[in-house]
Amino acid sequence: MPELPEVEVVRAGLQPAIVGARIADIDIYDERSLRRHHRALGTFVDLLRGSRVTAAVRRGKFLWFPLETGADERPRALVGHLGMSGQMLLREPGTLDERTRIGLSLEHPEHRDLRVNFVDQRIFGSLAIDTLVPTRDGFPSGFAGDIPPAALIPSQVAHIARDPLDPHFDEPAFFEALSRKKVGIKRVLLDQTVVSGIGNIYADESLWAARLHFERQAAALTRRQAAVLLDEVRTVLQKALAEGGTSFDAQYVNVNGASGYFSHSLNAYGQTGKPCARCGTPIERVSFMNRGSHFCPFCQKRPRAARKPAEASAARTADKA
DNA sequence: AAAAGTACCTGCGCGC
DNA sequence: TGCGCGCAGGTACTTT
Repeated sequence: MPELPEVEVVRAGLQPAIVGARIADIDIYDERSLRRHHRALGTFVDLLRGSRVTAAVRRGKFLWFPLETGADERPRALVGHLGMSGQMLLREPGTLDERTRIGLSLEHPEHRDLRVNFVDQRIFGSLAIDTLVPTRDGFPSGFAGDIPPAALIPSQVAHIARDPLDPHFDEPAFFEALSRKKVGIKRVLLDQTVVSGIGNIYADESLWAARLHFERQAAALTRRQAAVLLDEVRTVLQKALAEGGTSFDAQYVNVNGASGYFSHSLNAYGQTGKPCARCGTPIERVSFMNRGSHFCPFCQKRPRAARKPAEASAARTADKA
């Protein structure tokens, strides 16, 4: 369940079950899901077994669960990323789902015991134990529900920018970054070191809403256009979150295995050939960055500056004729 | 040093 | 029916 709204649905679903719980046991079914765990600290199982979880935090598409540690220990957390196909499923103890890569057995002092199954078809996701380091800006590290988390972030997440729904999202830095980038605006929206949480679906949806072609050079946007785009990004993320995220199939589900409803609200992503909701022109799909980009060729005109040289010169010839 | 390419994986649906 | 191909919501590392 990859982008910000889907990851937040998972975080919110896990929080009541996992915060305060002790991780009594760990089952590793596929070592590849620990790719991002660095063994220098110790083994994943040794570091995690017996630990108590103190919070459920998210920044962009990364999740982490700070662990209670002794005063003489470096603070650490269980870090998770869902990749393209990861799921965190809350189950009764002893339950094993198809393609479970890692299973966690939880004991909670107030609730009943539970099982968290990390399920991942493609294994681009991962779990790891990582040390927590101070945030660069000194503010709480991400979103953790009602209570802001400590100003500590897993070292492997430290380079990820705040997401646009974060109260400490640095807008001036975002506009500054846009003004320096000579690449297409969609590349910048997908660059998690500039702004986090946006993936292919919400990039296409935000650009459709802002009427911008994905190859518009980021630096060429006016400040006004950039501000409108950021506004549309926030609107689409919030709306998707309110609808429980986007699901096309059983692959993208919340902690109980249920789907979100935002796929009914999509205007561009996956709408190839369907009429644009604004003007009726059929939505087109083209390959960009080795993935699909969906857009309305009438509302989102490709700017001249972004045309390839051969194409631009052909267009000039055509203009003269 | 920004920008582009490549690697990491499994499984589904499609056309032949 | 079987088989190869393209496609899928992401990140990080390497190369240019």
